[in-house]
Amino acid sequence: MGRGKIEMKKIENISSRQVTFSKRRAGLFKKAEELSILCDAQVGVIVFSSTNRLYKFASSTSSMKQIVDRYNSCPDYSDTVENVVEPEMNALKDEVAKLRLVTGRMMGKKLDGLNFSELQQLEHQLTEGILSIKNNKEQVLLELLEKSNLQIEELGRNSCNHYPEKSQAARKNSGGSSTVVCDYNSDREEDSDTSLRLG
Amino acid sequence: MGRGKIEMKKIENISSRQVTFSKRRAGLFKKAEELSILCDAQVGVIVFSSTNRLYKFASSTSSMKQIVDRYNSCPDYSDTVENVVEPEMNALKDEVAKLRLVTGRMMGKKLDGLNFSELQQLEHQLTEGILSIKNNKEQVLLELLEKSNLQIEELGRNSCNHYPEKSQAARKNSGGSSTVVCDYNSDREEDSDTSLRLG
DNA sequence: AACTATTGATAATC
DNA sequence: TGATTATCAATAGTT
Repeated sequence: MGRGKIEMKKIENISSRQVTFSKRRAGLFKKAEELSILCDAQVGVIVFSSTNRLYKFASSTSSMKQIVDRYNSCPDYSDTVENVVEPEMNALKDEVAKLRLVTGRMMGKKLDGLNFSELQQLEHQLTEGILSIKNNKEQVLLELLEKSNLQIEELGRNSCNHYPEKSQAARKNSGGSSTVVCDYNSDREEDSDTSLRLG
Repeated sequence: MGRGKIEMKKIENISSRQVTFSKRRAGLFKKAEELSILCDAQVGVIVFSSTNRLYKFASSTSSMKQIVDRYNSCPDYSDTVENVVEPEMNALKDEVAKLRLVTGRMMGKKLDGLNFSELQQLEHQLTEGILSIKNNKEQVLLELLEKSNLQIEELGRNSCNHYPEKSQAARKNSGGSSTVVCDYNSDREEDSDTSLRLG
């Protein structure tokens, strides 16, 4: 309301901020008084300016001290832990919903409403993901192969050993190693799925 | 601002008062938030409805507790004794001015601006006052006369008395009695003047 | 709760 | 500052 509408953000020009502060403070106090009169309410307004000056309004029948005392004597559930935490909760819920949508899409669901470009982008993203996963698998396999080869080399040296218990244990480890590779592969597939799910 | 303007007094219809309370409370809180954002101010609003329910607003960066604490830690000169007494002072000053005008008029001054009817009324009032005063004077005189006559009667009986000291004392009182009448008269004139001055 | 005809608040200007 | 005025925003009454 004025010659033009203004953005709802801090007014950077100091003098015009001060002018607006004076006007709007007066307006706020007037509205507070009207509310108290029309609706028989007890109203208190406390304002600290950006220059740390105090301005206050208390509806005519009471002093600010009385209002603050009454406020303090009131159980104010809105400052309670649950309520302080609520915005955080809501933010988390929003994020969960968003992530569910993203993961759903990455699993080929909830694709309605996406245009060609968006689908192309999603496909590209997944393709890149798969490529990266394959590279990782390759890298891991190479490392496992190297370890296996080292073990084999060691076993080869140990075949001259005269302690069978130890060689048996080494053999068992070696055998386990190939199992690990299989397990690893299946694990990675699951991880791949997981990474697809969580994006 | 609405379909028509409304009187600035308590809305008697309960349901429309509640509706207005909700609307205006929301409006007040919005204004408070805008002030805090635009002017970088810390704003707190406390509202107790006529049904004793608490509603409050605190600008986003602070809780009401913080604002109230800051308010309490501020020297608030406007709740000081002088300021609480000020309205009373002003009311008294106003009354003094009004009474000075009235008494001045009753003493025949400050009559400018009074129309014929008002002057007539003033004159009538004063005439009635004088009449009442004269009646009172008459009544008092009658009572004094009666007392004097009783004293004279007593003195007549005491003229046979053989104790000169007592008779002397009685004579002195009797002589004083006539003086009292004179004193009384002058006192009453002063009272009459006073009653004219104070209306 | 919505909807508007109005009034009221105020941003820009002087 | 303070006053003015063109606009926008709040809201009183209505549905």
